[in-house]
Amino acid sequence: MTETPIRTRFAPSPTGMFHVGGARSALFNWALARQRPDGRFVLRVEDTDAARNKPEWTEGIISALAWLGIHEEDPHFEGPYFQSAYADKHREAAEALFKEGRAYYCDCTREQVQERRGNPHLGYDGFCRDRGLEAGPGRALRFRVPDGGPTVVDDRIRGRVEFEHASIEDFVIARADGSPLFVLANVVDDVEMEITHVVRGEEHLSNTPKQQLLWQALGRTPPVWAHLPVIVNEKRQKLSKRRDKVALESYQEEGYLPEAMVNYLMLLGWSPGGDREIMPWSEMEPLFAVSDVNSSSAFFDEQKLRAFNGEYIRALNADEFVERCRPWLAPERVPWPEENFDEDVFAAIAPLAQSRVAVLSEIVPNVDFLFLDEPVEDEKSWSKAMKPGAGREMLAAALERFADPALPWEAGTLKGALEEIGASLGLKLGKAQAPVRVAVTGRTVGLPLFESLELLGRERVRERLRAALAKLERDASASA
RNA sequence: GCCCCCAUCGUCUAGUGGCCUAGGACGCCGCCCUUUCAAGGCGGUAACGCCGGUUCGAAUCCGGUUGGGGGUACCA
Repeated sequence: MTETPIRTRFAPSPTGMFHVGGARSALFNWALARQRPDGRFVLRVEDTDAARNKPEWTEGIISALAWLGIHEEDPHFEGPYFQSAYADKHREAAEALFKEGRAYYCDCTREQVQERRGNPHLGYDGFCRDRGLEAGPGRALRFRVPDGGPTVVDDRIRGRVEFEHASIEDFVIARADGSPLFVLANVVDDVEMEITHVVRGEEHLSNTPKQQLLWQALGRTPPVWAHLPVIVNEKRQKLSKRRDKVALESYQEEGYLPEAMVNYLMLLGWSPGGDREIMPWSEMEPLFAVSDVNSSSAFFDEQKLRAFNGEYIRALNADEFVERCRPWLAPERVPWPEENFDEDVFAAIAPLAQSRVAVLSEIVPNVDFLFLDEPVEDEKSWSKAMKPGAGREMLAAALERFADPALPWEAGTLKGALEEIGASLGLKLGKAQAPVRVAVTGRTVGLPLFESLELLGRERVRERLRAALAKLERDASASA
Protein backbone atom coordinates (compact mmCIF):
# COMPACT_ATOMS: atom_id res chain seq x y z
CA MET A 1 0.00 0.00 0.00
CA THR A 2 1.35 3.39 -0.87
CA GLU A 3 1.44 5.96 1.84
CA THR A 4 -0.31 9.04 0.59
CA PRO A 5 1.19 12.09 2.20
CA ILE A 6 -1.01 13.71 4.78
CA ARG A 7 -0.83 17.39 5.52
CA THR A 8 -3.47 18.66 7.86
CA ARG A 9 -3.78 22.17 9.12
CA PHE A 10 -5.18 24.13 11.96
CA ALA A 11 -5.97 27.71 11.06
CA PRO A 12 -7.23 29.75 13.99
CA SER A 13 -7.64 33.49 13.92
CA PRO A 14 -6.21 35.30 16.94
CA THR A 15 -9.32 37.24 17.82
CA GLY A 16 -9.82 35.98 21.35
CA MET A 17 -8.97 33.41 23.95
CA PHE A 18 -8.25 29.96 22.60
CA HIS A 19 -11.45 27.99 22.48
CA VAL A 20 -12.22 24.40 23.53
CA GLY A 21 -13.79 23.86 20.11
CA GLY A 22 -10.58 24.92 18.45
CA ALA A 23 -8.70 22.63 20.77
CA ARG A 24 -10.73 19.64 19.65
CA SER A 25 -10.23 20.47 15.97
CA ALA A 26 -6.52 20.83 16.57
CA LEU A 27 -6.38 17.48 18.35
CA PHE A 28 -8.20 15.66 15.55
CA ASN A 29 -5.87 17.20 12.99
CA TRP A 30 -2.89 16.35 15.15
CA ALA A 31 -3.88 12.71 15.42
CA LEU A 32 -4.26 12.47 11.67
CA ALA A 33 -0.87 13.99 11.02
CA ARG A 34 0.88 11.84 13.59
CA GLN A 35 -0.53 8.62 12.22
CA ARG A 36 1.75 8.80 9.21
CA PRO A 37 5.51 8.93 9.49
CA ASP A 38 5.61 11.90 7.12
CA GLY A 39 2.34 13.40 8.25
CA ARG A 40 2.37 17.09 9.01
CA PHE A 41 0.20 19.33 11.11
CA VAL A 42 0.45 22.86 9.82
CA LEU A 43 -0.35 25.70 12.18
CA ARG A 44 -1.39 28.76 10.29
CA VAL A 45 -2.46 31.83 12.18
CA GLU A 46 -5.08 33.70 10.18
CA ASP A 47 -4.23 37.19 11.25
CA THR A 48 -5.61 39.13 8.32
CA ASP A 49 -8.31 40.88 10.29
CA ALA A 50 -5.97 43.48 11.71
CA ALA A 51 -8.70 45.28 13.57
CA ARG A 52 -9.58 42.30 15.72
CA ASN A 53 -6.21 40.62 16.11
CA LYS A 54 -3.91 40.95 19.08
CA PRO A 55 -0.44 39.50 19.45
CA GLU A 56 -1.26 38.09 22.87
CA TRP A 57 -4.02 35.98 21.36
CA THR A 58 -1.47 34.44 19.02
CA GLU A 59 0.77 33.70 21.98
CA GLY A 60 -2.22 32.18 23.73
CA ILE A 61 -2.93 29.84 20.85
CA ILE A 62 0.61 28.61 20.67
CA SER A 63 0.95 28.02 24.38
CA ALA A 64 -2.47 26.39 24.66
CA LEU A 65 -1.59 23.99 21.86
CA ALA A 66 1.69 23.21 23.58
CA TRP A 67 -0.21 22.53 26.79
CA LEU A 68 -2.25 19.96 24.90
CA GLY A 69 0.91 18.37 23.58
CA ILE A 70 0.92 19.98 20.15
CA HIS A 71 4.23 21.77 19.94
CA GLU A 72 6.96 22.71 17.52
CA GLU A 73 9.56 20.32 18.90
CA ASP A 74 7.54 17.50 17.41
CA PRO A 75 8.66 16.62 13.87
CA HIS A 76 5.06 16.43 12.73
CA PHE A 77 4.51 20.06 13.61
CA GLU A 78 5.01 22.69 10.94
CA GLY A 79 4.75 26.41 11.40
CA PRO A 80 3.50 28.61 12.75
CA TYR A 81 2.85 30.45 9.53
CA PHE A 82 1.13 33.79 9.48
CA GLN A 83 -1.45 34.46 6.84
CA SER A 84 -0.57 38.14 6.70
CA ALA A 85 2.83 37.15 5.28
CA TYR A 86 1.16 35.69 2.21
CA ALA A 87 -0.75 38.75 1.08
CA ASP A 88 1.18 38.86 -2.19
CA LYS A 89 0.17 35.33 -3.04
CA HIS A 90 -3.45 36.16 -2.38
CA ARG A 91 -3.30 39.20 -4.65
CA GLU A 92 -1.59 37.23 -7.37
CA ALA A 93 -4.28 34.59 -7.22
CA ALA A 94 -7.01 37.21 -7.35
CA GLU A 95 -5.32 38.81 -10.34
CA ALA A 96 -4.98 35.49 -12.12
CA LEU A 97 -8.61 34.66 -11.54
CA PHE A 98 -9.59 38.01 -13.01
CA LYS A 99 -7.35 37.58 -16.05
CA GLU A 100 -8.83 34.18 -16.76
CA GLY A 101 -12.32 35.55 -16.53
CA ARG A 102 -13.12 33.51 -13.45
CA ALA A 103 -13.69 36.69 -11.50
CA TYR A 104 -14.87 40.20 -12.34
CA TYR A 105 -14.91 43.63 -10.79
CA CYS A 106 -18.06 45.04 -9.33
CA ASP A 107 -18.77 48.57 -8.15
CA CYS A 108 -22.17 47.95 -6.62
CA THR A 109 -22.71 49.18 -3.11
CA ARG A 110 -24.54 47.03 -0.63
CA GLU A 111 -27.48 49.44 -0.87
CA GLN A 112 -27.68 49.11 -4.64
CA VAL A 113 -27.63 45.34 -4.43
CA GLN A 114 -30.44 45.29 -1.90
CA GLU A 115 -32.47 47.80 -3.77
CA ARG A 116 -32.41 45.70 -6.91
CA ARG A 117 -33.42 42.53 -5.07
CA GLY A 118 -36.08 44.22 -3.04
CA ASN A 119 -35.28 41.78 -0.27
CA PRO A 120 -32.36 42.14 2.11
CA HIS A 121 -32.06 38.37 2.37
CA LEU A 122 -31.41 37.77 -1.29
CA GLY A 123 -27.78 37.91 -2.30
CA TYR A 124 -25.93 39.59 -5.11
CA ASP A 125 -27.61 39.38 -8.50
CA GLY A 126 -24.59 39.33 -10.80
CA PHE A 127 -25.25 42.85 -12.05
CA CYS A 128 -21.62 43.50 -13.02
CA ARG A 129 -20.88 40.10 -14.51
CA ASP A 130 -20.64 41.34 -18.06
CA ARG A 131 -19.89 45.00 -17.61
CA GLY A 132 -16.20 44.43 -18.27
CA LEU A 133 -15.05 46.61 -15.38
CA GLU A 134 -11.33 46.92 -14.73
CA ALA A 135 -9.80 47.22 -11.29
CA GLY A 136 -10.36 50.59 -9.72
CA PRO A 137 -11.39 52.45 -6.62
CA GLY A 138 -14.63 51.22 -5.09
CA ARG A 139 -14.49 48.00 -7.08
CA ALA A 140 -14.49 44.64 -5.38
CA LEU A 141 -13.54 41.44 -7.13
CA ARG A 142 -16.23 38.80 -7.35
CA PHE A 143 -15.93 35.16 -8.26
CA ARG A 144 -18.02 34.08 -11.23
CA VAL A 145 -19.98 31.09 -9.96
CA PRO A 146 -20.80 28.68 -12.79
CA ASP A 147 -24.31 29.00 -14.12
CA GLY A 148 -25.86 25.60 -14.09
CA GLY A 149 -25.53 22.51 -11.99
CA PRO A 150 -24.36 21.84 -8.48
CA THR A 151 -21.06 21.66 -6.70
CA VAL A 152 -20.80 18.42 -4.83
CA VAL A 153 -18.78 18.40 -1.67
CA ASP A 154 -17.63 14.97 -0.67
CA ASP A 155 -17.37 15.20 3.07
CA ARG A 156 -15.69 12.43 5.06
CA ILE A 157 -18.11 12.86 7.91
CA ARG A 158 -21.32 13.88 6.20
CA GLY A 159 -21.01 12.13 2.89
CA ARG A 160 -22.14 13.79 -0.29
CA VAL A 161 -23.44 17.33 0.12
CA GLU A 162 -24.88 19.11 -2.88
CA PHE A 163 -25.09 22.85 -3.39
CA GLU A 164 -26.91 24.21 -6.43
CA HIS A 165 -24.94 26.98 -8.09
CA ALA A 166 -28.14 28.95 -8.26
CA SER A 167 -28.03 29.22 -4.48
CA ILE A 168 -24.47 30.52 -4.39
CA GLU A 169 -24.05 34.18 -5.19
CA ASP A 170 -21.04 35.60 -6.97
CA PHE A 171 -19.09 36.13 -3.78
CA VAL A 172 -16.47 38.76 -3.15
CA ILE A 173 -12.91 37.42 -3.07
CA ALA A 174 -11.07 40.74 -2.78
CA ARG A 175 -12.18 44.01 -1.27
CA ALA A 176 -12.19 47.30 -3.13
CA ASP A 177 -8.81 48.06 -1.55
CA GLY A 178 -7.42 44.88 -3.04
CA SER A 179 -7.17 42.93 0.22
CA PRO A 180 -8.29 39.33 0.00
CA LEU A 181 -11.21 37.86 1.90
CA PHE A 182 -11.06 34.83 4.10
CA VAL A 183 -12.60 32.53 1.53
CA LEU A 184 -9.80 33.30 -0.94
CA ALA A 185 -6.86 33.67 1.43
CA ASN A 186 -7.76 30.43 3.12
CA VAL A 187 -7.84 28.50 -0.13
CA VAL A 188 -4.71 30.07 -1.55
CA ASP A 189 -2.82 29.23 1.62
CA ASP A 190 -4.12 25.68 1.67
CA VAL A 191 -3.05 25.26 -1.94
CA GLU A 192 0.32 26.84 -1.28
CA MET A 193 0.91 24.68 1.78
CA GLU A 194 -0.25 21.57 -0.03
CA ILE A 195 -2.90 20.74 2.49
CA THR A 196 -4.50 17.38 1.83
CA HIS A 197 -7.09 17.25 4.60
CA VAL A 198 -9.25 20.11 5.77
CA VAL A 199 -10.78 19.10 9.09
CA ARG A 200 -12.68 21.94 10.71
CA GLY A 201 -15.92 22.94 12.37
CA GLU A 202 -19.29 22.53 10.76
CA GLU A 203 -19.76 26.28 10.64
CA HIS A 204 -17.49 26.19 7.61
CA LEU A 205 -19.58 23.72 5.67
CA SER A 206 -21.47 26.43 3.82
CA ASN A 207 -18.18 28.04 2.74
CA THR A 208 -17.00 24.78 1.32
CA PRO A 209 -18.66 24.83 -2.10
CA LYS A 210 -17.20 28.28 -2.67
CA GLN A 211 -13.77 27.10 -1.63
CA GLN A 212 -14.02 23.99 -3.72
CA LEU A 213 -14.89 26.13 -6.73
CA LEU A 214 -11.85 28.25 -5.98
CA TRP A 215 -9.58 25.20 -5.74
CA GLN A 216 -10.81 24.09 -9.12
CA ALA A 217 -10.49 27.55 -10.65
CA LEU A 218 -6.92 27.58 -9.40
CA GLY A 219 -6.39 24.32 -11.24
CA ARG A 220 -6.02 22.12 -8.19
CA THR A 221 -7.73 19.05 -6.86
CA PRO A 222 -9.68 19.92 -3.72
CA PRO A 223 -8.54 18.38 -0.43
CA VAL A 224 -10.41 15.85 1.62
CA TRP A 225 -13.07 17.73 3.51
CA ALA A 226 -14.33 16.81 6.95
CA HIS A 227 -16.69 19.02 8.92
CA LEU A 228 -16.85 18.35 12.62
CA PRO A 229 -20.08 18.76 14.55
CA VAL A 230 -20.26 21.94 16.55
CA ILE A 231 -19.79 21.91 20.31
CA VAL A 232 -22.81 23.38 22.05
CA ASN A 233 -23.85 24.75 25.43
CA GLU A 234 -26.73 23.53 27.60
CA LYS A 235 -29.11 25.40 25.33
CA ARG A 236 -27.74 23.52 22.34
CA GLN A 237 -26.25 26.59 20.76
CA LYS A 238 -22.75 26.82 19.41
CA LEU A 239 -20.37 27.77 22.21
CA SER A 240 -19.78 31.47 22.23
CA LYS A 241 -16.97 33.48 23.73
CA ARG A 242 -19.43 35.95 25.13
CA ARG A 243 -21.78 33.75 27.11
CA ASP A 244 -20.00 30.44 27.61
CA LYS A 245 -16.90 29.37 29.45
CA VAL A 246 -14.86 28.35 26.46
CA ALA A 247 -11.31 29.54 27.08
CA LEU A 248 -8.94 26.64 27.42
CA GLU A 249 -6.86 28.86 29.64
CA SER A 250 -9.60 29.15 32.23
CA TYR A 251 -9.73 25.38 32.56
CA GLN A 252 -5.98 25.24 32.81
CA GLU A 253 -6.15 27.88 35.50
CA GLU A 254 -8.63 25.87 37.55
CA GLY A 255 -6.35 22.91 37.56
CA TYR A 256 -7.57 20.64 34.83
CA LEU A 257 -4.82 18.30 33.72
CA PRO A 258 -4.02 18.52 30.02
CA GLU A 259 -4.21 14.75 29.66
CA ALA A 260 -7.74 14.77 31.08
CA MET A 261 -8.74 17.66 28.85
CA VAL A 262 -7.32 15.93 25.79
CA ASN A 263 -9.07 12.70 26.68
CA TYR A 264 -12.40 14.43 27.20
CA LEU A 265 -12.15 16.57 24.08
CA MET A 266 -11.35 13.57 21.90
CA LEU A 267 -14.61 12.00 23.03
CA LEU A 268 -16.70 14.91 21.79
CA GLY A 269 -17.93 13.53 18.51
CA TRP A 270 -15.65 10.57 18.43
CA SER A 271 -15.31 7.34 20.35
CA PRO A 272 -12.60 4.73 20.36
CA GLY A 273 -15.41 2.19 20.32
CA GLY A 274 -16.25 -0.45 22.85
CA ASP A 275 -16.66 0.39 26.50
CA ARG A 276 -13.57 2.42 27.17
CA GLU A 277 -13.50 6.16 27.67
CA ILE A 278 -10.53 6.86 29.87
CA MET A 279 -7.70 6.29 27.45
CA PRO A 280 -4.34 8.01 27.09
CA TRP A 281 -3.54 9.97 23.97
CA SER A 282 -0.95 7.42 22.93
CA GLU A 283 -3.69 4.83 22.53
CA MET A 284 -6.24 7.11 20.98
CA GLU A 285 -3.98 8.59 18.37
CA PRO A 286 -3.61 5.46 16.23
CA LEU A 287 -7.30 4.60 16.62
CA PHE A 288 -8.63 7.94 15.45
CA ALA A 289 -10.33 8.17 12.07
CA VAL A 290 -12.26 11.15 10.77
CA SER A 291 -14.74 8.87 9.08
CA ASP A 292 -15.74 7.62 12.54
CA VAL A 293 -16.59 11.08 13.77
CA ASN A 294 -20.25 11.68 14.57
CA SER A 295 -22.27 14.19 12.69
CA SER A 296 -24.45 15.47 15.50
CA SER A 297 -23.55 18.32 17.82
CA ALA A 298 -22.06 17.60 21.23
CA PHE A 299 -22.66 19.30 24.56
CA PHE A 300 -19.55 20.38 26.46
CA ASP A 301 -20.24 18.78 29.83
CA GLU A 302 -17.96 20.27 32.44
CA GLN A 303 -19.24 17.82 35.05
CA LYS A 304 -17.97 14.93 33.05
CA LEU A 305 -14.70 16.72 32.41
CA ARG A 306 -14.36 17.10 36.17
CA ALA A 307 -14.96 13.41 36.68
CA PHE A 308 -12.29 12.61 34.11
CA ASN A 309 -9.92 15.02 35.77
CA GLY A 310 -10.49 13.36 39.12
CA GLU A 311 -9.67 10.00 37.57
CA TYR A 312 -6.43 11.34 36.17
CA ILE A 313 -5.50 13.00 39.45
CA ARG A 314 -6.07 9.81 41.40
CA ALA A 315 -3.98 7.88 38.92
CA LEU A 316 -0.94 10.06 39.68
CA ASN A 317 1.58 8.65 42.11
CA ALA A 318 2.13 10.61 45.31
CA ASP A 319 5.23 12.46 44.14
CA GLU A 320 3.70 13.40 40.82
CA PHE A 321 0.66 14.71 42.60
CA VAL A 322 2.79 16.95 44.81
CA GLU A 323 4.68 18.13 41.77
CA ARG A 324 1.52 18.92 39.83
CA CYS A 325 0.08 20.88 42.75
CA ARG A 326 3.08 23.16 42.90
CA PRO A 327 1.82 25.91 40.59
CA TRP A 328 -1.28 26.34 42.75
CA LEU A 329 0.89 26.73 45.83
CA ALA A 330 2.86 29.64 44.45
CA PRO A 331 2.98 32.57 46.91
CA GLU A 332 0.90 34.87 44.74
CA ARG A 333 -1.95 32.38 44.52
CA VAL A 334 -2.14 31.34 48.09
CA PRO A 335 -3.84 32.90 51.14
CA TRP A 336 -1.14 32.11 53.70
CA PRO A 337 2.09 33.97 54.45
CA GLU A 338 4.81 32.59 52.24
CA GLU A 339 7.15 31.76 55.13
CA ASN A 340 4.53 29.54 56.77
CA PHE A 341 4.63 27.00 53.97
CA ASP A 342 6.46 23.76 54.67
CA GLU A 343 7.30 21.37 51.84
CA ASP A 344 7.50 18.34 54.07
CA VAL A 345 4.22 19.00 55.77
CA PHE A 346 2.56 19.44 52.40
CA ALA A 347 4.09 16.24 51.05
CA ALA A 348 2.80 14.43 54.11
CA ILE A 349 -0.78 15.67 53.79
CA ALA A 350 -1.00 15.53 49.99
CA PRO A 351 -1.92 11.84 49.70
CA LEU A 352 -4.97 12.50 51.84
CA ALA A 353 -6.06 15.28 49.53
CA GLN A 354 -5.44 13.45 46.31
CA SER A 355 -8.71 11.56 46.19
CA ARG A 356 -10.61 14.63 47.35
CA VAL A 357 -9.80 17.15 44.68
CA ALA A 358 -11.30 17.08 41.22
CA VAL A 359 -9.26 20.03 39.98
CA LEU A 360 -5.87 21.06 41.28
CA SER A 361 -6.90 24.50 42.48
CA GLU A 362 -8.99 22.77 45.14
CA ILE A 363 -5.82 21.74 46.91
CA VAL A 364 -5.56 25.15 48.57
CA PRO A 365 -8.72 25.13 50.72
CA ASN A 366 -7.90 21.56 51.67
CA VAL A 367 -4.55 22.34 53.24
CA ASP A 368 -4.78 26.00 54.14
CA PHE A 369 -5.32 25.31 57.86
CA LEU A 370 -1.76 24.00 58.06
CA PHE A 371 -0.17 27.20 56.83
CA LEU A 372 -2.52 29.94 57.87
CA ASP A 373 -1.82 31.69 61.17
CA GLU A 374 -5.42 31.18 62.10
CA PRO A 375 -8.01 28.92 60.51
CA VAL A 376 -10.43 30.47 58.05
CA GLU A 377 -13.62 31.84 59.46
CA ASP A 378 -16.68 30.17 58.08
CA GLU A 379 -19.81 31.20 59.90
CA LYS A 380 -21.93 28.35 58.59
CA SER A 381 -19.45 25.72 59.66
CA TRP A 382 -19.05 27.36 63.03
CA SER A 383 -22.71 27.59 63.87
CA LYS A 384 -23.34 24.08 62.66
CA ALA A 385 -20.63 22.46 64.77
CA MET A 386 -20.83 24.72 67.80
CA LYS A 387 -24.55 24.94 68.24
CA PRO A 388 -25.84 24.24 71.73
CA GLY A 389 -24.89 20.73 72.68
CA ALA A 390 -21.63 19.21 73.63
CA GLY A 391 -19.41 21.37 71.43
CA ARG A 392 -18.05 23.40 74.26
CA GLU A 393 -17.44 20.38 76.48
CA MET A 394 -15.70 18.57 73.66
CA LEU A 395 -13.31 21.44 73.09
CA ALA A 396 -12.57 21.92 76.74
CA ALA A 397 -11.99 18.23 77.34
CA ALA A 398 -9.81 17.91 74.26
CA LEU A 399 -7.73 20.91 75.27
CA GLU A 400 -7.21 19.30 78.64
CA ARG A 401 -6.46 15.82 77.32
CA PHE A 402 -4.06 17.07 74.65
CA ALA A 403 -2.03 18.84 77.30
CA ASP A 404 -0.89 15.52 78.71
CA PRO A 405 2.68 14.96 77.55
CA ALA A 406 2.15 11.25 78.10
CA LEU A 407 -0.31 11.24 75.20
CA PRO A 408 1.73 10.41 72.10
CA TRP A 409 1.04 13.04 69.44
CA GLU A 410 0.05 10.80 66.63
CA ALA A 411 -3.11 10.15 64.64
CA GLY A 412 -3.98 6.79 66.16
CA THR A 413 -3.83 7.87 69.77
CA LEU A 414 -5.50 11.20 69.01
CA LYS A 415 -8.38 9.33 67.55
CA GLY A 416 -8.57 7.13 70.63
CA ALA A 417 -8.52 10.16 72.88
CA LEU A 418 -11.35 11.92 71.08
CA GLU A 419 -13.33 8.70 70.99
CA GLU A 420 -13.08 8.44 74.75
CA ILE A 421 -14.02 12.02 75.38
CA GLY A 422 -16.94 11.67 72.99
CA ALA A 423 -18.10 8.52 74.72
CA SER A 424 -18.03 10.24 78.07
CA LEU A 425 -20.38 12.86 76.64
CA GLY A 426 -22.55 10.29 74.92
CA LEU A 427 -21.27 11.19 71.42
CA LYS A 428 -20.17 8.95 68.63
CA LEU A 429 -16.95 9.86 66.93
CA GLY A 430 -18.77 11.42 63.99
CA LYS A 431 -20.38 13.98 66.28
CA ALA A 432 -17.46 14.30 68.63
CA GLN A 433 -14.92 15.26 66.01
CA ALA A 434 -16.99 18.03 64.45
CA PRO A 435 -16.31 20.84 66.96
CA VAL A 436 -12.63 20.00 67.04
CA ARG A 437 -12.48 20.00 63.27
CA VAL A 438 -14.08 23.40 63.02
CA ALA A 439 -11.92 24.81 65.80
CA VAL A 440 -8.76 23.62 64.12
CA THR A 441 -9.49 23.89 60.39
CA GLY A 442 -12.36 26.37 60.34
CA ARG A 443 -14.51 24.05 58.28
CA THR A 444 -16.96 21.28 58.87
CA VAL A 445 -15.60 19.14 56.03
CA GLY A 446 -12.01 18.45 55.24
CA LEU A 447 -9.21 15.97 55.25
CA PRO A 448 -9.12 13.14 57.81
CA LEU A 449 -8.91 14.95 61.12
CA PHE A 450 -6.39 12.98 63.16
CA GLU A 451 -3.66 13.07 60.59
CA SER A 452 -4.35 16.77 60.25
CA LEU A 453 -3.95 17.29 63.99
CA GLU A 454 -0.76 15.30 64.02
CA LEU A 455 0.75 17.44 61.29
CA LEU A 456 -0.38 20.70 62.81
CA GLY A 457 1.33 19.86 66.07
CA ARG A 458 0.26 19.78 69.67
CA GLU A 459 0.90 23.42 70.45
CA ARG A 460 -0.92 24.89 67.49
CA VAL A 461 -3.84 22.55 67.96
CA ARG A 462 -4.20 23.53 71.60
CA GLU A 463 -3.86 27.16 70.68
CA ARG A 464 -6.75 26.87 68.25
CA LEU A 465 -8.87 24.97 70.74
CA ARG A 466 -8.26 27.74 73.25
CA ALA A 467 -9.15 30.39 70.70
CA ALA A 468 -12.36 28.59 69.81
CA LEU A 469 -13.31 28.27 73.44
CA ALA A 470 -12.70 31.97 73.90
CA LYS A 471 -14.90 32.75 70.93
CA LEU A 472 -17.64 30.56 72.36
CA GLU A 473 -17.30 32.51 75.59
CA ARG A 474 -17.63 35.83 73.81
CA ASP A 475 -20.63 34.63 71.81
CA ALA A 476 -22.32 33.46 74.98
CA SER A 477 -21.85 36.72 76.85
CA ALA A 478 -22.84 38.72 73.78
CA SER A 479 -26.16 36.97 73.48
CA ALA A 480 -26.79 36.95 77.22
C1' G B 1 -36.92 33.97 4.12
C1' C B 2 -33.14 31.08 1.48
C1' C B 3 -29.07 27.26 1.57
C1' C B 4 -27.07 23.31 4.38
C1' C B 5 -26.44 19.86 8.48
C1' C B 6 -28.38 16.87 12.44
C1' A B 7 -31.80 13.40 15.41
C1' U B 8 -30.19 6.42 20.68
C1' C B 9 -30.97 7.35 28.34
C1' G B 10 -30.83 14.43 31.31
C1' U B 11 -25.52 14.47 28.95
C1' C B 12 -21.24 12.10 25.94
C1' U B 13 -21.66 7.83 23.29
C1' A B 14 -21.63 2.02 21.57
C1' G B 15 -24.56 0.11 17.85
C1' U B 16 -23.55 -0.12 10.87
C1' G B 17 -30.51 -5.51 9.20
C1' G B 18 -31.03 -10.63 13.24
C1' C B 19 -25.75 -11.11 18.83
C1' C B 20 -30.57 -5.30 21.31
C1' U B 21 -36.03 -7.74 26.42
C1' A B 22 -30.33 -1.50 23.26
C1' G B 23 -24.16 -1.74 26.11
C1' G B 24 -20.62 1.82 28.63
C1' A B 25 -19.42 6.57 30.89
C1' C B 26 -20.95 11.29 33.50
C1' G B 27 -25.07 12.79 36.42
C1' C B 28 -28.94 11.29 39.65
C1' C B 29 -31.06 7.74 43.52
C1' G B 30 -30.33 3.75 47.13
C1' C B 31 -27.16 0.46 50.05
C1' C B 32 -22.16 -0.91 51.97
C1' C B 33 -17.52 1.05 53.88
C1' U B 34 -16.56 5.29 57.13
C1' U B 35 -13.96 10.50 62.13
C1' U B 36 -16.41 14.89 58.19
C1' C B 37 -15.94 14.96 52.95
C1' A B 38 -14.21 12.35 49.08
C1' A B 39 -12.51 7.83 47.01
C1' G B 40 -13.96 2.70 46.56
C1' G B 41 -17.68 -1.48 46.23
C1' C B 42 -22.68 -3.12 45.04
C1' G B 43 -27.43 -2.10 43.03
C1' G B 44 -31.03 1.10 40.61
C1' U B 45 -33.36 5.13 37.40
C1' A B 46 -33.37 6.41 32.31
C1' A B 47 -33.22 6.47 25.33
C1' C B 48 -33.84 4.47 19.59
C1' G B 49 -38.78 12.08 18.24
C1' C B 50 -43.20 10.92 15.09
C1' C B 51 -45.66 8.68 10.59
C1' G B 52 -45.25 5.72 6.60
C1' G B 53 -42.62 2.29 3.62
C1' U B 54 -38.56 -1.77 2.17
C1' U B 55 -37.65 -6.66 4.48
C1' C B 56 -39.10 -13.07 7.04
C1' G B 57 -36.85 -9.37 10.39
C1' A B 58 -35.25 -2.55 11.51
C1' A B 59 -32.16 1.79 16.38
C1' U B 60 -29.76 0.31 11.94
C1' C B 61 -32.09 1.19 4.72
C1' C B 62 -35.78 4.79 2.04
C1' G B 63 -39.55 8.83 2.07
C1' G B 64 -42.12 12.31 4.78
C1' U B 65 -42.94 15.03 9.18
C1' U B 66 -41.64 17.44 13.57
C1' G B 67 -37.92 19.43 16.34
C1' G B 68 -32.92 21.29 16.92
C1' G B 69 -28.55 23.55 14.86
C1' G B 70 -25.15 26.04 11.37
C1' G B 71 -24.58 29.55 7.42
C1' U B 72 -26.45 33.60 4.91
C1' A B 73 -20.71 40.30 5.25
C1' C B 74 -16.18 44.19 0.71
C1' C B 75 -15.58 39.05 9.31
C1' A B 76 -12.56 34.77 10.14
